[in-house]
Amino acid sequence: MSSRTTLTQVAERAGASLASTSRALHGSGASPEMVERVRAAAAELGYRADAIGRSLRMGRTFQIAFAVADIGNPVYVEMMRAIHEVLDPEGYRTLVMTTGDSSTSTIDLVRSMNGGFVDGLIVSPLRTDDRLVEAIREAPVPVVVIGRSMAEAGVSSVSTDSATGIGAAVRHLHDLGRRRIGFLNGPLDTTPGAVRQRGFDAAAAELADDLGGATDAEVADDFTVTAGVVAARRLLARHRTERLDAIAAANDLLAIGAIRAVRELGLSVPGDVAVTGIDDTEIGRVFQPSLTSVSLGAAERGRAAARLMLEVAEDPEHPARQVTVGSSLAVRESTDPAAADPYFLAPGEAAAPDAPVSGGPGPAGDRSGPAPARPDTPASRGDSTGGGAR
Amino acid sequence: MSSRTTLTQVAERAGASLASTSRALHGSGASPEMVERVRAAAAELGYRADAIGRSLRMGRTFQIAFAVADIGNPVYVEMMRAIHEVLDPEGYRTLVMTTGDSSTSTIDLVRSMNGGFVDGLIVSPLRTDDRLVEAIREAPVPVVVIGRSMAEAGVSSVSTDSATGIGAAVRHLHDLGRRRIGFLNGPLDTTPGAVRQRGFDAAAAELADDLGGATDAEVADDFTVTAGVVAARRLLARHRTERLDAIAAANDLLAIGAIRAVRELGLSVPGDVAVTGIDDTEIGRVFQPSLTSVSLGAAERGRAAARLMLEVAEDPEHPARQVTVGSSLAVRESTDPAAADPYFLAPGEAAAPDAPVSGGPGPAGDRSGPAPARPDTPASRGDSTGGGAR
DNA sequence: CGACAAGCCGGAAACGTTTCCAGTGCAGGC
DNA sequence: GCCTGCACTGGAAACGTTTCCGGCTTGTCG
Repeated sequence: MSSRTTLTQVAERAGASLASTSRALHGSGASPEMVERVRAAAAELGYRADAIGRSLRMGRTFQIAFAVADIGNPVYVEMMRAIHEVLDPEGYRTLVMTTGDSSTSTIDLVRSMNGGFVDGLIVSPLRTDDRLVEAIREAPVPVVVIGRSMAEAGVSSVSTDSATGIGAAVRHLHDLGRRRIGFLNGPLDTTPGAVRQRGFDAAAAELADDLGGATDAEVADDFTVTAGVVAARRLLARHRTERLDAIAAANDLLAIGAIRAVRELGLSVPGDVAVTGIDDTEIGRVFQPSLTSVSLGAAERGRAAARLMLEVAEDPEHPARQVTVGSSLAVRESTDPAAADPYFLAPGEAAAPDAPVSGGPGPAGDRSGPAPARPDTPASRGDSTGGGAR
Repeated sequence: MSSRTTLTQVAERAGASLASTSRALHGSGASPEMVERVRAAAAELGYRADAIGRSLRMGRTFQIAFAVADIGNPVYVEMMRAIHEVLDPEGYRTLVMTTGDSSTSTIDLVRSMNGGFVDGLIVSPLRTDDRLVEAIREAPVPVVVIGRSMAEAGVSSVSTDSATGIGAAVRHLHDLGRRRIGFLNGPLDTTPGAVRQRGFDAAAAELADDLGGATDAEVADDFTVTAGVVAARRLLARHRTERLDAIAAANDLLAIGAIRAVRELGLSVPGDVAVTGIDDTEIGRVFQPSLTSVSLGAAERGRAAARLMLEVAEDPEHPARQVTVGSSLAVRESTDPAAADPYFLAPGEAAAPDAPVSGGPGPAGDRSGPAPARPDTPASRGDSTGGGAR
């Protein structure tokens, strides 16, 4: 709790000027001898540069904000981790902010950026309108948008082709012989909701001959499990006579809701009704039945966004870029009961795919052998074309 | 992207001095007329005070760090949300930091606090040793510890009685007639691991007559699902002749791993083996079977920690306090197949217990009725029995 | 009518850092 | 021997804000 040591004190102790001391510690152009002297003094006093003073002078805070509607969704947690992993080694701290799910509250957040406490903003807006685009365009700090191309606004962005992604899910269901496919979507006025609806419609049209128009969509109030249960009940109730044999959900959380609703009717997944999700989240992998899901590369999107951010944060003149991350389908038990679950393959070999944290101590010695076929994160490496199915 | 407007510019525009301008905007002692004039100028220029300049002058950053071993665990996400909800209205931003799971990396993090970019630190260390306690004690900013009383170090802390908590789980299993109860713990050198082991041992001793010593414990490498599966396999394998009829896990994630391992053997949950978890996380509530779990009041702990932090952040002289949050058992399907799941009660009445984010728009009108027995956060109220931990 | 207080304002200092600029000392080249 | 250039150093300014302090005006009370 003792008050912090300042550079001036180090300078005094080292018998050097403030300027030289600063140079010796962080800059260049100091004699080796001076560096040595100052280092010693600094160590002795336990000096650590004050982030605020430095920020004021340099005009940079080394903080990046990541703003998201609801951190409760595991997909955002995964993004956050990935962002942190890229930013941290570069000396940036990551701030998590909550936008709320309306467009106006997101606008407020973007505007608050001119508080200047942050060098950049990575935002994944749920709902986007012109006013938000405008606010982003004239934000006083660089912005990177996840989820929707911002080319026209001259802002860097990372997007996925979730429309095609859901197409893969529908084709997969079709390949399995399912013909009465329902779509469980989130609110249509959200960016993902709208895009995924288009994707489903396109896929349904493409397969219209086989499906005979037997497709139906239902919209949940929210991209959450509870909203999913409620909406899935409605969806299923509409097809009581000729039962649906598959539900494609716009989200892993909705998918889990759907599974629950299916089971309430005494039906089985995937026996009676096959279910697919989107996002390939941890919760879906762990659920029983494990969830067949379209990976939109959450971690990869996070990493890409963080890298784009570094580009513009380090060099304001750097032109905006648009990055697209591929999608891929991970087939699991919720559509194919026989799908081997890479998560829990061989007894004793369950190295967590996402290597939670630093290795650390603890009895991990038994992993020393030639770890066989570590279950790679489904869509992690060279599969961004989303082949995979079947 | 235009460069930001400064207070000096506002002052010029308003034809007032820098001092008066500052007072008019944020301080007191300015004439109403002056306030009006300055306000107008500020609005005209879209002025917003620079956080850095202010921080430097005031010696406060209005940022609080929340540090945690692994943000992948949903219980930490819940805490984070709760902390944010308390801090945000008070004008503080929340930074999420990752400690890694070793004690030394946590020490590094605590030491980094004298970078001065933050007014306080809320930390939930996984492993704690004397050096960490020492580092926390002499941190240059106030620290609040979640998970372990820090009374002796003169540091505020929030803890739960997880030892009793697990006792409740064991007694619950016993009440259900289960007699061969296994304990699936996380690493014993972690704080929760050690405490929960003691709790289980005590409960087992208490019921020893009935259980006839038929208790066994197994330790997972980690508090994760995958580690849980592996360890649960070992645990179950040890009791092949006389099968376990219940597993109490130290964690919801471990419990889910246990369920998976049980089912691998062709056994059912809870029919053959009942399973309980700890933390009462969203993932456990949503899982099928939904997970009977001991709530340690994650949200409440987060809120309490945030409030303690506000106390000391606003007044450095404020004495350290210890708060204890109660625990409670939520019985669900993983022990009692008939347990009504409040999460998905009546069709159309699925109000999520934790009201994810701001109400926002959307058709939520059907929630207007006398919301039926909203599953209140188990141990939310009478908690601040903050008298020192014995 | 004078003295005093209260209310308000502006100048200036301060927070801790980096960096520009001028100055010093020294070596080397002519 | 003198000048040029290099390597390094220290003084001072600057980043944007809040706040202390002294001074001015105005109002009130004696």
